Amino acid sequence: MGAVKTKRMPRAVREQQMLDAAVRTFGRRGYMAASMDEIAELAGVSKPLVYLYLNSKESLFTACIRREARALTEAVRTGVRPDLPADRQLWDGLQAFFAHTAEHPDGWSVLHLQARTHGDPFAAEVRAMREEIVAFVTELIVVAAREAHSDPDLPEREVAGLAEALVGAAESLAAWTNATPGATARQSASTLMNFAWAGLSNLMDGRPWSPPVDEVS
Amino acid sequence: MGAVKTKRMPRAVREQQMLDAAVRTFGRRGYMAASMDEIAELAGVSKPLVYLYLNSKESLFTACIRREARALTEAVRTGVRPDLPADRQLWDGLQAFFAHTAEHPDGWSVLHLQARTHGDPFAAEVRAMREEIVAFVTELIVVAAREAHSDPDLPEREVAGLAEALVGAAESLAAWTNATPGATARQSASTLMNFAWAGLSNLMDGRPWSPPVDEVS
Amino acid sequence: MGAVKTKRMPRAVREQQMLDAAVRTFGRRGYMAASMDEIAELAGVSKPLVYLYLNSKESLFTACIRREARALTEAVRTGVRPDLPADRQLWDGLQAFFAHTAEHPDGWSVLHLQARTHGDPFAAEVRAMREEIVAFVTELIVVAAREAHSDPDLPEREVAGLAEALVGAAESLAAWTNATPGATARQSASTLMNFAWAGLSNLMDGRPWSPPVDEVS
Amino acid sequence: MGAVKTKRMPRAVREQQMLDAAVRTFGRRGYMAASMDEIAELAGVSKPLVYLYLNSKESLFTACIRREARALTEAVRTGVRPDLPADRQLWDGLQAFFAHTAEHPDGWSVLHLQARTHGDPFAAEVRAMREEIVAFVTELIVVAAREAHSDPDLPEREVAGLAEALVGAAESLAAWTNATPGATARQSASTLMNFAWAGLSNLMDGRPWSPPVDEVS
DNA sequence: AATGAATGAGGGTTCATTCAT
DNA sequence: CATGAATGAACCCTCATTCAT
Repeated sequence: MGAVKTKRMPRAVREQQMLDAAVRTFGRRGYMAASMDEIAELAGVSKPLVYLYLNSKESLFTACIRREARALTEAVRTGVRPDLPADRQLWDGLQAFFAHTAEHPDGWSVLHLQARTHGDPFAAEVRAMREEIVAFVTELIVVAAREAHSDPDLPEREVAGLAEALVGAAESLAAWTNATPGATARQSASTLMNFAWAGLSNLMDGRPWSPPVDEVS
Repeated sequence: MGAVKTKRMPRAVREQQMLDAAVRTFGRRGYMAASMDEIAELAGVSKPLVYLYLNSKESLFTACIRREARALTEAVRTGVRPDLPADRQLWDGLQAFFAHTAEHPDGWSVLHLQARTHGDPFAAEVRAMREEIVAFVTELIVVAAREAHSDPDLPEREVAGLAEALVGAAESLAAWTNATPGATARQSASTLMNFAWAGLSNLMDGRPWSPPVDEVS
Repeated sequence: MGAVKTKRMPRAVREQQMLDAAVRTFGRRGYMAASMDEIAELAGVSKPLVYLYLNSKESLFTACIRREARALTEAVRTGVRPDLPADRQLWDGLQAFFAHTAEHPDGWSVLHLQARTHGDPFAAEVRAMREEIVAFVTELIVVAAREAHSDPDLPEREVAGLAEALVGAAESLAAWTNATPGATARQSASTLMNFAWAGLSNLMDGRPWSPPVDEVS
Repeated sequence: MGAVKTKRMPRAVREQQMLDAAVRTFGRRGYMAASMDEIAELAGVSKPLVYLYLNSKESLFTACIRREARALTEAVRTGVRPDLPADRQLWDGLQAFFAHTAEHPDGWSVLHLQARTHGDPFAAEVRAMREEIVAFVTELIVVAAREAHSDPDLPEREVAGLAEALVGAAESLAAWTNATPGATARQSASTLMNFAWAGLSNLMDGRPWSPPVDEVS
């Protein structure tokens, strides 16, 4: 188990191996329960090397958070085409989000569970990423409202709350999707679009939101 | 700071003081980072007494989880009148939920953040509570659909996903409410009802869900 | 398990109950591993009462040693009639010894194992008892030599060593007797008499020591 | 006091230092009363290093037992030449035994006192060594009987008891030798040979066992 | 570029012992 | 006569971190 012990690798590669090991360990054990010993062993290097490259446990954890946060936002950003209509953008973004979290459960655990349970150096890092996503969703809602010639009165605080709720629902569904056998990223995205876009009353009246037909990938 | 150091209290009282201190400490520091020393000091007792009454860190944490879970479900149950229509029940339940989590942020942290971050003795405890709540919400959705003479069927798995999303959104909004100055339990409940019940499309068409007028308190 | 919880007993009785519990616990767990909690519970009293009557763990252990030492020497003394010939006295004494240790394994463990493994307050106590027994055996050897019109030259130090060896063999056989199913006190006494009195060379020449026929009990 | 504080030693050396310190501490204080702190200090290292190399108190104690048991049996084995007559082998073995135990009193305490006082991981270890020795002595008695054209049979159980008694006597004399000023290994061996081989009756008749004349050292 | 050797500090747990009633 | 309530001190063990090579 752990990376094959190859000697003399360039620094960048070694660092990635260490981060891989760290994300996996932090994701499964939690920040405090993860030991530098275990991470070093899993990475196939000696502990001093980990310190040489990544300075401290705190700094290593921060590096993990940053790498995983960037990977997640990038995945979502890549999944969305800003020239399409708002609901389509949301739909694509959600699919990308669910797909990425399903493929990187340890990274998702680091971001969603572990980083938030400890004080501010870490929580702040995740908050930043989250705010970026919430801002994106907020903008989507505003644009959608404009496109729909909506009455002008979704007050700002209300929109913020809506975005927050939507993101929270997504996060929760991500965990649920990973834990429920047979639940797929696409299904979860669909459920959430129905919930968010159409709302329960529409759903119950038989007017669900329907996914666009001309998908790309 | 900490409880006033009063000597010779009956066991039941001391136990509550200890649980108070433990919930606060676990909620803020996390399970692993919290030290029994700190908890004992905050409770105003010596460490051996904590062990005498609560046996171990694990068992103490479990006791915290159980107490807080019971308090939360009780608060929600008390807020809801089962003879009222489904949307009114949901509205009342959400208000109770947001109010309780706002008043007990440490307890909420224990349940929502800390207990889930660590292995199965603890996570299972919370899962049980959460499943109870999800079941309640699921039932509400089913009843609402029936009341609305809905097209026969929201398929079962879909309903489960919706309930999951709604609960997740609520959990997320609870944190947001606590963290956002000026956000109140009532507002958050309102936002979430709009989001869940009416959906974004209705909202944007100027058809929000509107809270019932004949409130009690 | 443990003594029946009867209230208000005279001090002497309570003390014996405590010593019983202590001997059993010390004998099985060892001095350090035995906890005052366990002893008090087994005695059916509260811990402060144990301290009130017996002052401290050390003093309690000492009391155990003394009581068991006295019981053992008394048992041996009672088994021996000083007017009989030396070999008969030894034979009777050994039988009494093996019988007593077999009937009080915890007490024997306290004396033979536990008390010796810890520093001098305790070891000294046992040493005193042991020296009494060794002196008795030494005297027996001297008397026997005189009765046999022996050459006068068993030097004193030699006799001391012989007595020591005999007592050591007996102690060792006591443990062996308790641990070996089917081994009885009488057999062990017989084996040891053969060994000590006749010696291996006599045994091998078919001249064992033979037990007296006219036993009392 | 304690080893000179030399830094950076190879692991094998440090391990021996630790075992030395542990044997000394366990031998004098007993298993439970010995603290890892004391052992580490006596070894001239920090506690974590002891744990790094020897894993736990239990495992450290076991390592001590094994090392001392091996050293003792090796010493006896080395002292005996299997081509010599049985009584000579016994004589040589006893001398080696008394010499070794006198030179390693702490090791002997670990084996004879401490290890037996605590439960089965440890006691079993010593039992194994002891059984090896008892088997050796048993064989010696059987061979001696054959050499002496003994009446056909000392029954098997009887021989077992005799060997047990002889070994027990030796163990007991070992302690006595260490504790009695002026008692030497050679004298104790001689006393025990007389006792065991000739028996008291022969001794008292002036027919002691006499040590062989052509000794090596 | 990499590591074997080593430690200060702290955490969970238990125990003998004592008040105050 | 008897005890529920409480603690100071110590012990085993682990961890993040560094030095010398």
